[in-house]
Amino acid sequence: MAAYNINTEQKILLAATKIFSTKGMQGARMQEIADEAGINKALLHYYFRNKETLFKASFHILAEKMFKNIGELLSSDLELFEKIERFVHVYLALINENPHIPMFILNELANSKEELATFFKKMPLNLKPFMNQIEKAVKNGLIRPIYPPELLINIVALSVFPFAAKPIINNIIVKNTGMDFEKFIENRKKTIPEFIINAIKL
Amino acid sequence: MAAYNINTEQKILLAATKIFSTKGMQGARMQEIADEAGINKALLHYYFRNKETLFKASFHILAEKMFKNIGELLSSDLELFEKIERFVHVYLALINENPHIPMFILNELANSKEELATFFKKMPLNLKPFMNQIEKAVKNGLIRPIYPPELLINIVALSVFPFAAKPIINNIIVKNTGMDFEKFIENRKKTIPEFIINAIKL
DNA sequence: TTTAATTTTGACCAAATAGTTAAACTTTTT
DNA sequence: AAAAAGTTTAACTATTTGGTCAAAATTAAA
Repeated sequence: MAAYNINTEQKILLAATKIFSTKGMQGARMQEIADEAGINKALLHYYFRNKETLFKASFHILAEKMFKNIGELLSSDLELFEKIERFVHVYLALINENPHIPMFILNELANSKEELATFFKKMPLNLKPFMNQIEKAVKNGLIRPIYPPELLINIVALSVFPFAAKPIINNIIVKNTGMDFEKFIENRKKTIPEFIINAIKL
Repeated sequence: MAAYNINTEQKILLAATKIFSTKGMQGARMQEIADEAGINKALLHYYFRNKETLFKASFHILAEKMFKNIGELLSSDLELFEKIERFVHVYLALINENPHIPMFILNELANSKEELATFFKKMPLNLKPFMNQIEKAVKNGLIRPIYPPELLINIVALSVFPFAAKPIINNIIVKNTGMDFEKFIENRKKTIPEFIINAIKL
């Protein structure tokens, strides 16, 4: 018996993540995924029973790409301000490589209550250490009082939102200056941490 | 001849905006919109030639809802810090009433280059006065140096992102405290302006 | 009241698209 | 080399779904 052809499966998943992340579950076409993978459509159903199965596999791959390592960095024993700098830098670089993934995840998560449950159970993203670090920094008088989850959400919001709103932002920054989006994001690796640290430091 | 039945058209648009804003162009079904409006599917095509026409009408209604009045507030002669406070307050209340619209707009905008052009031409959203106000505040030593579009983007990011990421945020804040989303947003009407003003004030 | 125009509907059509099948091809096992 | 197992394909099917049509119902005009 032949070894299960892992190469074809990888080709399919690569194609599927690409198509799903740009067009979403509803917008994606099985035929387009097959074409992208350079195979027959029937082969898609040979490896993945149906569209939903393929979608879920793709979703998990993409979600993992976005949340993997993040937990480790946030749980590290770096000093708070440096951790924020590092986090923004790493996160912006990561999203820059995969600019469609955040919107895709937010989007699909908004339409599937069950998916969410399994998703978070499988994702080993422990935020407690970071929350504790923030709480401690408040108590030690290092930063202003802030609800720890809110600080994390602000950090992520400032990092992710520009990619979600890229068409609008492009319009605004091109209209107001000659800067392009790439340059804008590159700048933000510095300006976001500055903005945040100024906002919280005493 | 009978007067053009404006009531039915309104029923259709109300149903269409509801379905489109929650499911997107691809996910929405003409039949579902017809059901929501309590009419026959053929009547949809009697009032709106096809799905695209109905979608564009819905998109414009929703986009207008989000961008109307915003320009006026940003162009008013309010003092900068108070303007930020007001803007966040008004914007959070607005999105809270229509929590699906921002994601919907960002989403559809990301998939239609042409739509964007017509959209911004029709939308009378002049940001120049607000940009000038920020630039002036920097020159007068009221706030730290900041690229004006970036400040606006930060304000919007902090306001909009939590709604886009509601499923994740709900999970985080419920896990870390007993707070619910409504309460979280209510708090943010205060904490976002504080955060921003602390970030920029000298 | 009769006629004409407009609005609404049920039934139908055509295109798109997810999914199936049987056969051909390839690789592994004996 | 032959048989068996696994992989890939072309052609086909079933279903979903946007869109049409002719007739019925309703409203306005004569």
